[in-house]
Amino acid sequence: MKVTARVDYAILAVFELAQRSGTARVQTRDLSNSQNIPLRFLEQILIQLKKAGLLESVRGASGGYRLARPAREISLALIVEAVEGDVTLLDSRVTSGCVLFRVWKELEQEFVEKLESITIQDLVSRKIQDENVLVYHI
Amino acid sequence: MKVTARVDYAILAVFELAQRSGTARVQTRDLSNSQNIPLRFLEQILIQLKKAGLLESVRGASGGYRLARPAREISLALIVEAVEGDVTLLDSRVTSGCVLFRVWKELEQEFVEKLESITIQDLVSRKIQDENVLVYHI
DNA sequence: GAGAATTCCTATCAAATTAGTAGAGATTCC
DNA sequence: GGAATCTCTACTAATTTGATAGGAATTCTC
Repeated sequence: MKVTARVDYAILAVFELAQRSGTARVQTRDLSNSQNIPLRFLEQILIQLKKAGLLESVRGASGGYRLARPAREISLALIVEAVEGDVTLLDSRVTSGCVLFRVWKELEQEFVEKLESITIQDLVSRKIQDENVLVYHI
Repeated sequence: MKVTARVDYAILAVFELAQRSGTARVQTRDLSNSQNIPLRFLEQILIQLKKAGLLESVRGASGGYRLARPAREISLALIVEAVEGDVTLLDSRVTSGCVLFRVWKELEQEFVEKLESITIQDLVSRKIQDENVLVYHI
């Protein structure tokens, strides 16, 4: 029941793009450096995010990525789905008739709803708030 | 982010023991048959549950396992901890200073609280309720 | 006390998943 | 045309998971 590296990296990449949403396009290499993500691994992840409609890209010299929609419309759930297919706790050992099956399904549902409620904009806002708290303390 | 077979099996085994809490002791082989769990794998899991203080056992001929406490005092969280060490979403890629770290920690906390709130007795009650619903419909 | 049945301990193994790498093609800009 | 970048496909290495195996320790029964 661990969060995979893919998911972490995907969220960090989108988060980084959101923070730079003013600027034009950000290149994979740049994202890789900023968030310490292995370059060739990140490439794959960005493609998945693009296919899911969360990012848009331009190829070629001075190409790169940017958000395909406002950060407030990108939930953690969408990112997880983009890179893992779907959010699920179950692995089909317990059958649907079983009491335990329904319990896992309910927990899964709550977890998904929580992931849907948190957006990349939320993360950005929290970071800004953190920095302000620091400043005030100086 | 999947529930492992170990966790599923552990819960099913404790659930089965709770359903038979009237009878004296249940043997591994019996549990294995009832819940369709590989025998030698189940052996290990039962030992873990015992070490966590959830089960008690007697060795030797006509030995076996039973609950070490009432089913209502055995939460899913305790079972997961017993067989997986601890309930955690994080895998230490994101550092504690990071915004994402705190978000995962919060989600984890909510998930753990949910697991703590569901007991084996709840599962047994739900099963009984299911069966009654069926009876009334006949 | 012998023997059978059972839990318990330690090691090993195979399959699956995850994390990461690599080569080369397609596209765009200059 | 050439450099830079995204994109596609394949592969590899490490880790985790799901088991299996042998035998020691304990307890009951006769």
